[in-house]
Amino acid sequence: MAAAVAVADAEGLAAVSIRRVAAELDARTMTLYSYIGSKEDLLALMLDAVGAEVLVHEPLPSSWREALVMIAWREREMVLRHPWRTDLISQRVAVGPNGLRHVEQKLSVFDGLGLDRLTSWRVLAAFNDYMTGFVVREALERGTPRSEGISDTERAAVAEPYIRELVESGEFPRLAPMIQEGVRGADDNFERGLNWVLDGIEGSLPR
Amino acid sequence: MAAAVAVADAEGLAAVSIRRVAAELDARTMTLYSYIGSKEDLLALMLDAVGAEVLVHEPLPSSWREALVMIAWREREMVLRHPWRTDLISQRVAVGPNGLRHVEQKLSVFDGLGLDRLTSWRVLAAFNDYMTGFVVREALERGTPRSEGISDTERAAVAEPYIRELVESGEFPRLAPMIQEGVRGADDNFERGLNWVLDGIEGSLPR
DNA sequence: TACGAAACTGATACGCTGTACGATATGCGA
DNA sequence: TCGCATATCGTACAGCGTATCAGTTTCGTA
Repeated sequence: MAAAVAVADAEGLAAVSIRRVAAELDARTMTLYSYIGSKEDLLALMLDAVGAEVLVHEPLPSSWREALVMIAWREREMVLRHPWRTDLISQRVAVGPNGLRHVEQKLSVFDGLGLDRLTSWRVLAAFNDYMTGFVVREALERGTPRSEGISDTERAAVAEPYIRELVESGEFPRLAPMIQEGVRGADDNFERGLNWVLDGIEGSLPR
Repeated sequence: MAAAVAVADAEGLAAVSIRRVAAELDARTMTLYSYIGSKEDLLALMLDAVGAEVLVHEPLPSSWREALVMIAWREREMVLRHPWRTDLISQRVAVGPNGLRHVEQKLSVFDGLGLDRLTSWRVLAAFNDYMTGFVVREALERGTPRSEGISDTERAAVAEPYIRELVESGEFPRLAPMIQEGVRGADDNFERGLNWVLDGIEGSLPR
């Protein structure tokens, strides 16, 4: 599992094949199947391993909002360390013990707020959905590590005439300038969006 | 492209192989390569095809909020028609003309609000991120069509002892009852979360 | 109408994937 | 030391994307 995570971190999830991971361990291919039932199992193990990294061990802030912000940053940082995590988000992979602990920890944030179960669930879902969307987009924009050996400058070179055409077509007066100048400050964008979501939630809470 | 979309709709994205799509068209495998450069191209075409479905052709509501809600519903409905869309969200697939038009349409919603470009971009990003997260989760919960022939009842049967163990372990006092009883009303959950996001945004807008 | 070029179709093959199967090697309890 | 469970391994199969090249059909122009 650690070997698989290492490969994924270094070369992306696509590089994680049974043969490759076995080679990394100086074992023959089929040897892995003594320990896992299928590749799906391996992916589930990888997911649970990195899931452990987002668990908060120190006491959470008593404010539900501060606690969620803390968890949010840990989640995002974990995904930045393991960008392949986002490739598995849309896949049905078994949730392991650390995944469950993580959900439970999030739910614990609402203790004492007097929320009914449906509302707790919805708050959690909205929070998770924003997080999912953000980290997926961020991972996409940063690009997978060593993605087909195409460097950023090469990519930009390919994109350039495409962008010029876009600007000159005049069909996208609002979009074109944004693409042209780019948007900086991922950290700020993350916080801004997160705060909008939390503001919205906070406004609907009983006080 | 239409053949590929049909296969994906019916059997999931995994069923879309060059050989399979060719067979669907009564053509030999390599024939497809007269029209597309690679499978990636085919996926980009599929994406742009369904992207056309979310474009709003009638005039958008003048209220930015109502306009975004309208677009949000169209996006979600499109994904429900083509759940494989979520499998491509974390993949670097080329954006086609319809994708660009869609972004431009979203940006047009902010016309006249006097937002600077950075703020417009952030509002759009937050909206998109929530949408992405929601539809990915919803598609996951609904399951891919014909996913390995495992029916819902079978799945529930497999999950049952797992859930019982979860409840009895006592380690997940908050999560366990939620899994046990489930949470209904995807439409309501969608609107609730969307409104939280929009509330948060609205609160920060100049008035 | 004839012809050259372009577009299309097709068979075959290569290297990759996950994994089923069966044979061998290893280590441990009796 | 024996017997057996466990671990390891080689081989093989079906599927994938697609490179190559040869054969065929279609079409624009002279």
